[in-house]
This record gives sequence, C-alpha cells and structure tokens, in this order.
Amino acid sequence: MTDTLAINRGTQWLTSADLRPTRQRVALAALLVGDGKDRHFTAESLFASAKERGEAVSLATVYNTVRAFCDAGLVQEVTVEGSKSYFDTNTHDHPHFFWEDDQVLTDAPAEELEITRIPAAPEGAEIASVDVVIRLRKTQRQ
Amino acid sequence: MTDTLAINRGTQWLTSADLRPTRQRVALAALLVGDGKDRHFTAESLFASAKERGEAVSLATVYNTVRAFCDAGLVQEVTVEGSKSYFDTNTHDHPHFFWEDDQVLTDAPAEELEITRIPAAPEGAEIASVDVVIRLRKTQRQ
DNA sequence: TTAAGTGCAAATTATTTGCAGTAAG
DNA sequence: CTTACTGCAAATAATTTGCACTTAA
Repeated sequence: MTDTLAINRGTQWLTSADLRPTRQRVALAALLVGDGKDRHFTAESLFASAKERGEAVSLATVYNTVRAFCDAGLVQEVTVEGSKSYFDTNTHDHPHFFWEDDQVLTDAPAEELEITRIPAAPEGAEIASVDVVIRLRKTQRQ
Repeated sequence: MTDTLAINRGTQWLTSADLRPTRQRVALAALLVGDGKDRHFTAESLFASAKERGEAVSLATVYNTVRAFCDAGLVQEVTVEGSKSYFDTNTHDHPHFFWEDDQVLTDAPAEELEITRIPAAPEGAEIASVDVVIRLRKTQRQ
C-alpha cells in the first residue's frame, strides 16, 4: 500500500536540497510532493495528514521539518493569518485565495492577475516580494 | 503639557464608534489619531508609546482596547507577519510596505499601484479584500 | 563513528480570559 | 445604580528549544 512513486519523489525532493532523507522527512515529503500537485498546509495540518496515514512522526519534528523545508527553499511561507503559519509547495511568486470562513489557503490563477504598476521601493531598499492575498467570504445562498 | 487637541480628537474618534471614552481608551486614542496622521502599530508598540508618555495602562487593556478598536472598525488589522498582529488607523484598502529587517509596517503610495485585472472569486464566494504587501529588504551600501 | 535528526517535555511568545474591583452614563 | 471597563494573574495557542537517544552517511 506504500506508494513507491510518492516516496521516490519525496526522496529526490529532499536530496535536491541537500536534506538527509530520514524516515520522517521522506514520509512528510511524500505527503507534500508525492503526486506532483501543489499543496498548501500548516504544521498542524501536515501532522494530521501524517497521523492519518499511520506515519510515526512527532509534532515537534513536523514543526522542525517544515522549518527546514522552508529554509532550504523547498516550500514558501505564505502570510495570511495572525496565529498560524501557512506554507505552499509552489515556491513561485503567485497570488492566493484565503477562505476566511474555513481558514483555508488555495492558489489563485496567476494569469488572471494583472499588476501594471507597483510602488517603487523607497531609497535604500529593494523589493523582496509582492504578496497578493485575495480574501474570500462565502456568499450565503438562500 | 497634555495635548488638548489630541485628546479631543481621540475622544471624538471613540464616541463616533460608540465606544465609552474611558481614561485609558482616550489616552491610547490620542496616541493613535491625535495628530490626524495614519499610524501603524502592534499592541506591544502602542503599549510602549503609552508607557513612554507616562500613561497608566496595563498591557491586557491595550490588547483588549486594540481588539475593541478593530471590532468597531476604527482600525484595520494588516496581516504581514506570522507572530504579531499589526494594525493601521487608515481603514481604507491600500497597499503596504513591510520592512523585513526592522519588522516595521508603513503605507505604500496607493496611486503608484495599478491592478488592472483580478482573479474572480470562485463560485459561492465573494472577495472580502485584496491585500497587497510589498516586502522590502534593505540594500546594503558599501 | 560522528554529525545530524528525532522526540519528548519544558520554555517561549503573543494573546485572551476569569474575576474582583473601578468608573462612566 | 448598573453595566461596561480595567488590571492583574492564570490560561491558551502556536511554535521553539534543551537534551538524551537514534540513525544516515
């Protein structure tokens, strides 16, 4: 039942960033990039997914591992909410939808965003990134 | 030495939102809108400013008060950083600069931002707001 | 074999809350 | 008067860390 392809992908992803492919890291990596799709997650949600699949990983290790992935540039932190930290396996600059009702982060179609002019960085500074978060609220249907 | 104009402005600001102008609230309000300029702050930074001016306000009250201001629509929460909550007395939708080195939030000139197209809200949702944060990093000068 | 990774439990940080006392309308 | 506000101190939530143990290279 263990998905060899997902595990291989995860292992490659780790080694490409010079991270030691330990059992725990491979398990988490497989969950994140095993199917090649972009994934949005928090430390807690990743921990929950791991537990669901019966993987033995401690919460502290999930936190440490996600931090390591982020430092290695494998995932991108997305700032959307005061308390929790959200991460995205898609590290390219792109806009996000944040579903306020469910506190869920998803990708917004980058090709539908057109920014034709951006405030210049003030003297002595340069632009590190431009974060665009489109906050969504569910329309109540009656 | 007490700035009557600032206090009056603060008091008006509070009553306009049906908030009881208590001594502590008026002091904080005067710090925030006393000079009519927009202000960016965190609970901690506002607490520090209050202490600096010799105002007797507890940290818990600063937190509660800022939350009350936010709920009343007097200030806007700006999500820029995982840990702390930032607030802005300018409640109009406008872009921000976030100085990563100092963890400081400032306004970006709204007239220099031109978004000509925005991803449509998915079925069943509507756009609550579009947050644009331009992250700045200081250019090291040698 | 050895430096890096793991997993507890305890520490830390930002924030909220319970509750007794205080003050505004 | 009476309801809301204040201020402690304790509670909470997300995350990090110290340290002994384990494991990949």
